[in-house]
Amino acid sequence: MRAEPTILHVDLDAFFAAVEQRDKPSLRGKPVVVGGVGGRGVVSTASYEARAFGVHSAMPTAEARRRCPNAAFLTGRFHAYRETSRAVMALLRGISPLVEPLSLDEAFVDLAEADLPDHSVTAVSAFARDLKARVREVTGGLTGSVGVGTSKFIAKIASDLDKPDGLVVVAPGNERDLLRPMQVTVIPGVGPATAESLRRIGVHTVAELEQISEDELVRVVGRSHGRSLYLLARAQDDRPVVAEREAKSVSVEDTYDTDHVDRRLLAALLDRQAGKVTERLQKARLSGRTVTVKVRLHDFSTHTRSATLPGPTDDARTVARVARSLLGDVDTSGGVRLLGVGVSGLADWIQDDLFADQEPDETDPFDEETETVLARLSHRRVWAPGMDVEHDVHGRGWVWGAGRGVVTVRFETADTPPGRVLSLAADDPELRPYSPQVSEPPEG
DNA sequence: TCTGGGGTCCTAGGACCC
DNA sequence: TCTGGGGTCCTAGGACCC
Repeated sequence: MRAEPTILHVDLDAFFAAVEQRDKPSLRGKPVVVGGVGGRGVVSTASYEARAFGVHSAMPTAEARRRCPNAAFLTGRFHAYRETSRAVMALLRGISPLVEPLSLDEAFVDLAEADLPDHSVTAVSAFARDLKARVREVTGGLTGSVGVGTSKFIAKIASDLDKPDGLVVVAPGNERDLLRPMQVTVIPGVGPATAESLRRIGVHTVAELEQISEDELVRVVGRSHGRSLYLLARAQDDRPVVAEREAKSVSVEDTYDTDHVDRRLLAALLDRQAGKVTERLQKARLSGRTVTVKVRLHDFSTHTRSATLPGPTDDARTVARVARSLLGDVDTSGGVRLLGVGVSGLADWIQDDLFADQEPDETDPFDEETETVLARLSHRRVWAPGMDVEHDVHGRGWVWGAGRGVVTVRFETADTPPGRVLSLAADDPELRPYSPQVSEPPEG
């Protein structure tokens, strides 16, 4: 917790719905609901006009239609949201180099790095008022709610106090008095399950939470969560604003209007998802070692199966093959409601450290004297034509590991001597046994 | 009223190594 | 021969957030 209110939180009001109302004047002043419009859709964002009818996010769209039949029901136009979000984030980064986006419509800004005369409540309030006006300008009329405080926790709570179009600066020293009468559910991280656990020990408000010892909280909600609740109840929060956070996983999932049983259909759907995931990996220049399949059955029970490859991949056929094999471990006979594919364990795709660690002082397998090395790895030499175009390797590699219908190959690369480790489907047509007569790498 | 899609973080158990 | 503790990696599930 800082001595001065230098952490600012911005939250754009009913963001998706507000963008729709901005772009379609006929929707202004009317209830708008953005979300899934299919039979199993849920509400993403409801405009304030729709909220007056009791519509809110995460509500099934069918229920929203019942409550507010006259609303406009729209599927999201994420391109427009992303573009508007970019404009806001750019504005924020002009204010301070330390901006931490939490989603398309929310961010923390570290005002300690901004150009302010001083950090008094008066100065910070004037600054925030000006910021809100600029948000309106760069978004073409959207409003945002702003909270400022001595920590992320307080700034976030503050932005929620006066929505929409709000502005609240919490003066240093007032944090605990502000929190005490509030329900514990205002604390980020306290959802339905934690709230129920706390209710069972007689805790409903932050004031009551303050009375519980750290040991007791750890016993009730677990080590990590318990400790952080103990601190947050006392408004103690030292988390810094972090500008750059690297992605840890990439995934795609779809809920179907009706449950699917046909295994060939499921396999085909999985293939398509593998294609989408790897396309996104490749665009981000990422690859990952762990493939996860997610299955939600007819009874809404959710199951995941994952497999970690010897090396990272960004290859659609490989991900598809592993995913299909993982799906085989789940009993889908009752019907599948949702299917998903994800890749995690993401790596920068040059794997020099991995190789250095696992083969400390081995003979270079590209030497003349490599027979034993290749035999120990097993295996068989391979040549993968085309890989050089795709992945910037020479196109010759050798087997590093195998399993689940996947072989992991280490390729020689032009720029980095240790080479790149890449996992490919065993039946990938690009992957052929090495034979000097027919498949010498096309080297110039 | 039957419950999205994109993520993050945590927990717990087992394998394996030192 | 018996016992062990710590660290790391992997897997499955769950809570939570927007």
